[in-house]
Amino acid sequence: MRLHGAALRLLRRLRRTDVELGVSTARLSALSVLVFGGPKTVSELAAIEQVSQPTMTSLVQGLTRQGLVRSEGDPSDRRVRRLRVTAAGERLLRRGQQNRVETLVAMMESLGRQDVLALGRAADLVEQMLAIAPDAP
Amino acid sequence: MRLHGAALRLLRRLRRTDVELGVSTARLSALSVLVFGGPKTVSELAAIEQVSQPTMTSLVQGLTRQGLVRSEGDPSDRRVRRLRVTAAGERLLRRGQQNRVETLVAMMESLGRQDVLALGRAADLVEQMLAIAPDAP
DNA sequence: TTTAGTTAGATAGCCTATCTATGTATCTTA
DNA sequence: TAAGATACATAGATAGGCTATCTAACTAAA
Repeated sequence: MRLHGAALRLLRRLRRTDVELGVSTARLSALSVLVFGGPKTVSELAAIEQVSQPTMTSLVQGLTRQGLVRSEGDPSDRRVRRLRVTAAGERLLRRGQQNRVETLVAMMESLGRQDVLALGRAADLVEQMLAIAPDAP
Repeated sequence: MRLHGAALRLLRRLRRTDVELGVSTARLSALSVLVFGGPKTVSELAAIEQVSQPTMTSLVQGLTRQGLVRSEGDPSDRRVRRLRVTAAGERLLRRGQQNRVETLVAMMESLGRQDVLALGRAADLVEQMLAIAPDAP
């Protein structure tokens, strides 16, 4: 419950930061998957981000319009679109990270070192939880 | 960054649970503030939830349509509408909490006791951070 | 007391994120 | 080769957000 509310408010707060970059949170998150995980198909991205495929199609279209991502056909299977970050996309993500990191760091100044570590650990735990039980009750 | 992605995915996941209750995450969160904090005005709720006043007006209208909240005029200042949870609202929130707790508990079965405590602690830290620096850079 | 400013809430108009249902092209396989 | 499966796109709906702006009501100063 507290976890729920905390996540909700944290995202609302960070969204304000992302807006300044001209990229929404959801797009930024998808973009970062491409940067750190390499090229992916729409369906793969959707699975990783845990959204429906149409949702991911739309996010990717947005990123493509913004020139942050480019999609290329797969010669061996002409149904798939393989998505790759552009140079602009990588630049933006780096800036975005700085931006977000700055925001978080500013906020975290009220916390001790131990607490910051605890937050990092918590993030890992949540990811782990979701990876193991993506479709619990 | 990891914190960002983790919060995003956690919310997407929990949202699926809330849908079964017929109440969205944002409404549920506002409702819980009323249950645990007592009657509030629209503006107070907006400040607590860290959204704009029009956004909160719309959330409250939804809750009112659903019969979960009732608004009453303040005799000493006829501009304000004081919002109060109905019996149905309290019931629903109780069910909702069980629901959400069950989902989280199911997911947390993959984690150890220490880890669960760490998550609780992290939720507190995030709230604390946001309370202290609501408008950081 | 009238006028100016402030405050609470509601509306309008816009955008993004999601979903389900469905369509279309392209494999894959019996 | 015809049937089914797969990858993606499109349509249409709902919800949550925001800014700008309106009205009503309160407050204070001339």
